[in-house]
Amino acid sequence: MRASVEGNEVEVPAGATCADVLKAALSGKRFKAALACRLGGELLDLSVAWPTTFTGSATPVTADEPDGLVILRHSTSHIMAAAVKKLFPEARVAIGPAIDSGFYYDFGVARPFALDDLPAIEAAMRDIIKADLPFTRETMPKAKAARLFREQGEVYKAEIIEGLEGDAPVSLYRCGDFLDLCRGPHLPRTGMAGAFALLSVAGAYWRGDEKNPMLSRIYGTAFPDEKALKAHLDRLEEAKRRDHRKLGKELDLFSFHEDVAPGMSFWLPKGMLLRAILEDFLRREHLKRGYGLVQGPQILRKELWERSGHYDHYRENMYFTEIEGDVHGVKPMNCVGHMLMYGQHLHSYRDLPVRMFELGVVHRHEKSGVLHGLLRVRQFTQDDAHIICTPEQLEDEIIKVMHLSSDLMDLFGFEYKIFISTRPADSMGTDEGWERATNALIKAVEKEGKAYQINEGDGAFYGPKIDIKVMDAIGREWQLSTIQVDFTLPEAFDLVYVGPDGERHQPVMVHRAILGSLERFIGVLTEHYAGAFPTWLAPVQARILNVTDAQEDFVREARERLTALGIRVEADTRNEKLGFKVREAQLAKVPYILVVGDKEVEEHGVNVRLRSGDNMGLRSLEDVAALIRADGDEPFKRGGMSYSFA
RNA sequence: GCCGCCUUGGCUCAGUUGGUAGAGCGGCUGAUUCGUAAUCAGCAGAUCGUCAGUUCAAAUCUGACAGGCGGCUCCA
Repeated sequence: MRASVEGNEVEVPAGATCADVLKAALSGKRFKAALACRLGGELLDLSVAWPTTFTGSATPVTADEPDGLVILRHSTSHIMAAAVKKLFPEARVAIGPAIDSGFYYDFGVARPFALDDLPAIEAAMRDIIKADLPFTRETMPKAKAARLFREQGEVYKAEIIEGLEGDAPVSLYRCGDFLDLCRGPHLPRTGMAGAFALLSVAGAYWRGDEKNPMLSRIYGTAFPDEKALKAHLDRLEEAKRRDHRKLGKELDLFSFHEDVAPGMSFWLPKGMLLRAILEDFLRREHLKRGYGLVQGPQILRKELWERSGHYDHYRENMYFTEIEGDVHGVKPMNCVGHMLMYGQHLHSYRDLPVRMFELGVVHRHEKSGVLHGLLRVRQFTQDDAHIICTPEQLEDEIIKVMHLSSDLMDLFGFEYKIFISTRPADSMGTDEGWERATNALIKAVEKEGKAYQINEGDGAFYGPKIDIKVMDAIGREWQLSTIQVDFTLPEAFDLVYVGPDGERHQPVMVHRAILGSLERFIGVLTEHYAGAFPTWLAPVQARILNVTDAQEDFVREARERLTALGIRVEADTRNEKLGFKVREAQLAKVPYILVVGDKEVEEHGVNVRLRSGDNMGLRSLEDVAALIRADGDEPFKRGGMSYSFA
């Protein structure tokens, strides 16, 4: 029979395997690198028979491409499971997929794995790799496979098989003594595994449901070679170095006092200054875009939360307090306040859209185990806004919000992904309302030509949403922007506008936050910049250092002068050697280090050293101020926005 | 909330098989006045997360609780 690989036609005997075909068509070296075979969109094991029905041209899959890396990691995960079964025969295997950063495998065990168990498992894995065992594929009718696993006590595998749709036989992979249910494909032999490392252990619910038993998960990673593995481990180290919790402490940005206020941040002067600059910028940007600034109260009576639906759908996450026998709820969201403010007047269609912006402080009682520095807290400030508009204006308003979001993400240099979340099980409103709202979101995103993914059932209880997620230093995704359409709350609060026909109509509401919360945003931003904030955001833009006590008076004078010129500057006149003070300023990531010795005093200037280590020589105070101001304005020129220093 | 690990001076961490605590950095004091990533010396500072228990004796062992870290579920 004839087969084609990368355009090369070859003649192979009938019944040939994919390996036979690749071997006939490729150079020896290239064939040796092949982990699997790609036919159209399908990946096949090298050991399976070449499908005679395939008419296209196949390609080999190698470890240096994404599909190959997935196979490598998936097989490494199976090798780990084989090692675990060897060392802990009573362990029950669940699932073991490849993930973005490596792989994991979940096991049902009486005693969960600890970090101390990993070296022995790694050693057993090395033995299996050294033995160069083949991964052999076999298929079996579903019922037989389920029975087989059940007899072996592998309840999780049996449950997976029994839950599979259709009657197609299932594929099993054997590696030494270890037999596992798996769709494949796998490496031909364990000897082809690359460099790997087991990294951590964790608990994980069976099938991700907290009602199910907790399994013991081992995380690991694998790469084609030691060099790539080391690069990955180095990246993890670098991520630890830029962890915002560590940098926040080192740079004196914020603190936590876990014993008295778990999940709530304290903003120190430097962090608060950075935050105030951001807040100031946000307020101006919203005013420019037609938003009104508003602010509502922190606690509101329970009746209001019952009316909004929060009492039914969000009570678990709310804080309550009783005042003179009346139960009050601390606001977990700002929307109800905004709706009351809208209802203060009877609005004409000519007034719409009404856009209300609030840096709203909200409290949500998050479970203790989920708190994480500034990225997941119980009290946070949203850059929240509600847009109340006519149904006809909805799409245009969503697009405007998306523009604001992309302008801001670009300004900070964030990569992001868009998700659209649909109706959850626990929700309010009608199917029609949900469909209309969801379609409006999809239409707006498509009109903007942005790629998106659908998150089924992940919407808020009152409406569907667009979520925008950015990556942090370790590649974790964090949700920042959210744009939510709401047809239900305007109804619950009897919001109306008078149309051109003189009749009252119900408006549509958009909830949105762009940075999400200032806490999370500053956390992500700190890691993003590794603490070296751009000049416009840096709480301290310049630090003046004297060489000896003789220049102390001039340093004071220079600091006052630069402050008057609008520069955020501080002085370090401690009796320390210059090298020591430069080092400290450098570690504090101050963008401009201004050194003053006798020469500078004489010339009435400062010697300018940049954060990069470059030296710009002696400059006048006016020049330095102009330089720093221009540097601070730079990102806005690129982003087409503007923000001038106060 | 669930699983695992952790909790020692302001910070980072040592503390061997249980015999009531150490270092570096930081702070303070003094000396030094020294041009671009760490000057030297001295001093102060911890009832070892909290509460019980075992023991002649607990930072070290046991339990409960509170926090933290890595995940899971959840989420801006």
